[in-house]
Amino acid sequence: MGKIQITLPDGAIKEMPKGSTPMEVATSISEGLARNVISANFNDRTVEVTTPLEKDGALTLYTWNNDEGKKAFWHSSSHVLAQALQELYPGIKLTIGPAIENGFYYDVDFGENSISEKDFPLIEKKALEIARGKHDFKMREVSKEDALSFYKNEDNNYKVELIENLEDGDITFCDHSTFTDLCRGGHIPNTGIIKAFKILNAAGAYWRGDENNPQLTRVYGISFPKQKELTEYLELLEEAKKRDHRKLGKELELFTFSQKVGMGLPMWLPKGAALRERLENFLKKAQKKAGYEMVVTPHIGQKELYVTSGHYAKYGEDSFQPITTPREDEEFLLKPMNCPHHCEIYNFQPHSYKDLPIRYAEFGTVYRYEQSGELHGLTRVRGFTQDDAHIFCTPEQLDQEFKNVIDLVLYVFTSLGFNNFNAQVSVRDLEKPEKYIGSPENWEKAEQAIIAAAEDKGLEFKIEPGEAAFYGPKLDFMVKDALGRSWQLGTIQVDYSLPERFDLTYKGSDNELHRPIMIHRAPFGSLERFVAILLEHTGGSFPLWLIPTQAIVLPVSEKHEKYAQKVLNSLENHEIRALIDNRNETVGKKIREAEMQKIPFMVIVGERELEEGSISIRRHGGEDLGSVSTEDFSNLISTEINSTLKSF
RNA sequence: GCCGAUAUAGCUCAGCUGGCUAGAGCAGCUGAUUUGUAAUCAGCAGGUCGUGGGUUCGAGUCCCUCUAUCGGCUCCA
Repeated sequence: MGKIQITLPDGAIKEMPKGSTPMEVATSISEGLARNVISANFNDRTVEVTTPLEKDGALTLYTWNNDEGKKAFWHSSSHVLAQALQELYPGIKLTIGPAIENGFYYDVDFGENSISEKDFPLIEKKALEIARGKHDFKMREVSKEDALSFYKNEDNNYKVELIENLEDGDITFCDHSTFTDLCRGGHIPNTGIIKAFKILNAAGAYWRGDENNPQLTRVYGISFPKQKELTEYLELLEEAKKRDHRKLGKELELFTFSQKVGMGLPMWLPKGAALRERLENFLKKAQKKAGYEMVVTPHIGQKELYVTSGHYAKYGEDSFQPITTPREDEEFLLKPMNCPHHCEIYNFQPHSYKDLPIRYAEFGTVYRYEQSGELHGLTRVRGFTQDDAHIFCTPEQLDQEFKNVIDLVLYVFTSLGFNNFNAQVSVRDLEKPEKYIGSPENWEKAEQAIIAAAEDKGLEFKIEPGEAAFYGPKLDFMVKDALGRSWQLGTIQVDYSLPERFDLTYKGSDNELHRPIMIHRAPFGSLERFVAILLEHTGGSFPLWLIPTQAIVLPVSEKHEKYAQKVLNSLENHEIRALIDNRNETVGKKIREAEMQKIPFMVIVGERELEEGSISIRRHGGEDLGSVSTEDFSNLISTEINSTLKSF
């Protein structure tokens, strides 16, 4: 029996008999580890803990506390789910069942049947029953021929399709209990580790993500090694729902929708409109320093404008349809973006290279006919305002301009406390060139320019093929909402196409005409989506500089109302956004309501304050700041604002 | 657009298997109370049960249509 050298993550080398399993390696380290190890990685390949190791290599052992361990746990759970479904609904066709960030799903063709929430408890019961059987997961190699005949025998065209795209010799099945599934591997040792099992929801999903394919039922589930962890997870979900921007937007009276006005068309209430204005002013100030100039353009444009830009050919039929006029041959479109208008502003006069870069900014409201099922609160709407700007520059200026924009976006994000964003370079899908306009050479140049600038700035980013805009690649700043869904906020895009389509030029030092490059950028992305995500991140406790009401004056009784009014005036003179609550209610109640409205400071005035000419401050959350003068309070507020809101 | 679910007062929700004038809390209004750090008390008012149709002696409840919303999928200029 030979020996093999196993290198562990800490660099330690273990000598094991050839054919030892990861589980045996774990046992040799400690029994505790052996009890907890549920998956392993050997030489960069996920292996079963029961896979014999035949050669030297690097081994990483995973437990429930690693992401990889969870992945194996949930992937294995999806096998159990599949078995439960197959036993409960004979004749269904299984397709794929991967682990996801939180849990797993299985896509199933239920044929004529469908399942709904009412069926979940039964499925859960069945799955747990299977889990308790402590069935081992066993991988085995299968020839392509056998694999195909297995699924043809089951009349499962989906698995057959999957197998047909696999190489013979690279096909494995996984068995547990009486259940067999086509599977690449990465399982926990046995089903018994799964102690808690919950079906979260069922939804339609197209086979292979293509809407021309049949629609399957995607059953989402989650599982845990302890019941307590499931309970905690469900509580976490409940907590997250409390931070839903749609709920908070209503409670804090920021925005609303109306069936009469139309779906996906938000309306900003006074408090929301004021908050929006503060966001706009904040960005305007930074943009002014960065050399932008504001422009204003109309909400509609002639159809011809969008034919030129390429929008009409690309999205005409799926958009809001043209607006007609008494003149027969006249058609206007609601603007889906601001760039065509800004291009025409650029064309207002001839430009010299000495004029560039030119930076036109506009809070431009655009309208896009999003599919009805896609609308989502303020994060996905049909009418929204982009904090848009277009930079027209020379090829030599592109790199610096792009980096300046990255700085601006990062400034916006840090000012508002978004520290955990993901940067992504969204490039074209090389297999679907028909989705994009512009020459491949220009695309290549633009993609390289973005990657180079992002690298130079030391940004950590992922490259996402297929996520580009139709006219150019983008650097996107993604932020997650309360439920962990990722949304694009800030975006920076390099565009060689529109300058050509609009025949934008500048006279170079060589006295020849040249083509400028365009950078599209929006640090917020859109005010609607930005406010939505900000709401979910802060739970409505916005930064002091942004929040609608900074302080509320609470007179203890009617006797103190006059003084309270004086205090209010004084606060307003110090430019503090304050309200007064002089209802005939107890202080306790007023405090409770101010707390629920998330007002940062409660200014309590009663007999004591009246005599001293002072005010008492309670902070949101309960902290008592004691008795101070209005001036001290005002200073406290400005100090706090200045500490979070640096200038650009 | 597709799959599944939901829709009762301004808000949050009851209303079981169809059966008298559809209930509660909060908010609102009126009155009493004059309050010291998360809900003072009492009274009043408020609903064509999302829309349109159907089944039935009888529909908030069952069936269908449409609309909107929610969770996904697809899409996302």
